[in-house]
Amino acid sequence: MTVSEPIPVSDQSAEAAAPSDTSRRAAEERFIEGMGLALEEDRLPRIAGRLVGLLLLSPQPVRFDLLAERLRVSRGSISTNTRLLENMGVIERVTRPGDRRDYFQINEQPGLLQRVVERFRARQAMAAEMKQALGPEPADAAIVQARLDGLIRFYAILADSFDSALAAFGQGPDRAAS
Amino acid sequence: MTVSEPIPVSDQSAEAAAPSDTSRRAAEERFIEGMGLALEEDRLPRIAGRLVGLLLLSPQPVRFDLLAERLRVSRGSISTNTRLLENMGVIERVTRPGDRRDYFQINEQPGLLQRVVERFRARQAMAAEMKQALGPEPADAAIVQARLDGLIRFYAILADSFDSALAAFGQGPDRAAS
DNA sequence: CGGTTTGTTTTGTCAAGACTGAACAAGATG
DNA sequence: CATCTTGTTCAGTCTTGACAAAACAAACCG
Repeated sequence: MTVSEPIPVSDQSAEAAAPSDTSRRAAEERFIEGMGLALEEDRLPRIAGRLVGLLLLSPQPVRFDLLAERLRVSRGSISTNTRLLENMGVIERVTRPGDRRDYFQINEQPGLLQRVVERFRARQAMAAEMKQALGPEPADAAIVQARLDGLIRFYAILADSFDSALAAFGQGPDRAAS
Repeated sequence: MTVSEPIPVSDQSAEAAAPSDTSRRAAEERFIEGMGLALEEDRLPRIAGRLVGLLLLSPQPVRFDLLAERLRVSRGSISTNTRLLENMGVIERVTRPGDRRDYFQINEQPGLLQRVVERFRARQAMAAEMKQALGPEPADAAIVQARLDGLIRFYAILADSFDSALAAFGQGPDRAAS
């Protein structure tokens, strides 16, 4: 919950785009929809993805009701999904004294990624536990043991390279929220 | 579809494990179930994950009907999911002349990973396309442009580090299929 | 040929989750 | 206080996908 300038969104209503940037609007539509599908693959509701897409494209914080209007979605869904993303640290709720309404903006830091890394670490741990349970075993189980070692190593490498990707990213010209 | 020794699985029926390795059996159960949940996160049916788990722990190819029996699942599900994993290159169907039945083993190469990398590349492309559509824009859109740049760069780094993880893994002591 | 065995395909059921719309709560405001 | 406004929560609907069971196909066997 940050307090800042609530300057109205660059474009208010969903319709009536200037004829010149019609294709721009179409591209935005595609992008937003694409983010919806992309985040859906990460087990988040599609609307949450669309929210991220829309907010990524919005230079200024966007008002709650405009989100519902622009995405053509019920206020209930906006409420649920903004809170979800807020808790994940992906977006931020912005308010201003004297204005009762809520605004949202993407949070310029990778929040979704930690989830992924954690998942890999969990799998690594699972494989390690299994290896433990194997113990010193009959000859033909050697293959199994080698496989588990492989799994463990693989997830370790993966998680590490993810982490370093995150680090490398932090130093770059900019940060993004996904 | 490979032709090889179909040596019967180490342990045939699901019940009657030697009392000594009861906890070993429990650990296997946990591991198999864990793989079920893990692959489910990657948008694969849970049974597919359990199959991978079971086959990882099986030094020898496992017979089709034993899979159904061991996982307590219908033959139909086994059929569907083995084919799915087979097409993904995660497992391999093994047959032997003179034996009408099918056996399965995990394929010692990372097949699931390519999917992930492709997803990242796709998102990168999406962001790039959006950036394209933005074109040279009014002042306040600079932020948006920077964000998209960030996204693109981020997914690029991610996919690359995945690839290098795969590469590093390939040279290691062993390979695994997940 | 009839009858097995083995795997595939199809049909139907069930559960999970997303989303809507309506009811609701809590402030503002006349 | 009655009434907006704004956001949340809840109940119900709808869609999706997994799974089982049964029908099916094909190869084999007698």
